[in-house]
Amino acid sequence: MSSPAAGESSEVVNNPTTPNSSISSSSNEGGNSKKSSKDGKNRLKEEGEDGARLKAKKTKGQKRQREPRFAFMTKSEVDHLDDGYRWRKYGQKAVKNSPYPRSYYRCTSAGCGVKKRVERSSDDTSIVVTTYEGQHTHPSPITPRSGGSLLSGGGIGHLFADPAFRDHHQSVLPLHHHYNQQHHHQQQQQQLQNAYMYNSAPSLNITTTTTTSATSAASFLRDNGLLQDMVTCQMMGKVVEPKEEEEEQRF
DNA sequence: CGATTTTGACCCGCGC
DNA sequence: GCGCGGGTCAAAATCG
Repeated sequence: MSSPAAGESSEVVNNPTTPNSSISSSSNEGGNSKKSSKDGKNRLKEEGEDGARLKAKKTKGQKRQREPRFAFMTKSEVDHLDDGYRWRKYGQKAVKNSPYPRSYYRCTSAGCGVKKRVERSSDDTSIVVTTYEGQHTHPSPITPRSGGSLLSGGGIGHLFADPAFRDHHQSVLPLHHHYNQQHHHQQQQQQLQNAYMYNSAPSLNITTTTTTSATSAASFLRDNGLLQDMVTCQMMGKVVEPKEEEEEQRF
C-alpha cells in the first residue's frame, strides 16, 4: 500500500539517502518509554476520564534522546538477523522513496529498552539497514556458549561478539554471492557494505567505509572501541558534516 | 493459552 | 498555523 514508489526509485541514483534520513529526525522518546495509560487511541474513544494527558514531559528543557544509535548496512536476503536477542515487532511504517516498509523491533527482555529498526535499502533490495538503539542490560537470552559474549554493558558489543550474529552474517554473505549471479560481474567479492555510526550528537556522525569482509567490520568496530561504548564518539567533538554518499562502487 | 505479529490510528517534532 | 513525516501504542489476529 502506499506508494508504489514507481518513479521515485530512480531518484536515488547513487546517493544513499538512506543513512541520512534514517536519523534525520530526533525522534526517540527518551526515557519515558512507559507512556502510562491512555494514549491517543484511548483518548479518542473515551477521552476525558482522567484528564491526565499522555506523557509526562518533565525534564524541563533538557533534551532526551540519550541512547546511542548504531546503524549499519548488511547484505542479506533475510531481514531477520538473529543477533542472539529476542525482538518483538511493535510497528511497521512505509518508508518514503522505498517500496519496502521499515520494521520496528523492541527487546522483549524486561528492563531492556533496546530498540531495533530494520529497513531495506530502496536501491539495493539485497541490502538491509539495521539500526540499534540503546544498550542491552542483560545477557543474551539464548546463545548456549557464553564464552566471550559477556561483555560489560552489552549492546553492540554483544551483537558483534555473538557467534550467532557473525555466523549468520557469514552465512548470508556467501549466499548473496550466489544469488547475485545476475550482475556478479559488478561485484564479485562479497563484502559488507558500509557501517554508519551515530551517537547522541545530531551533527556528529561517523561514516565507515566498506571493509573487505564482515569480520573486518567487527574488527574495525572493536578496534575503535565502539564496541565497548558508543558514547566514545563524543570525544571527537569534531563535527563531521553529513557526507553525501559514500558509494564505494569499485567498478 | 501465551507470545508474537499485524494493522490502523494517534502523537510529536519540524518545515513551510 | 497547518501539514508532513516519522515513531509508537494498542487491539485483534495468528502461530507455536
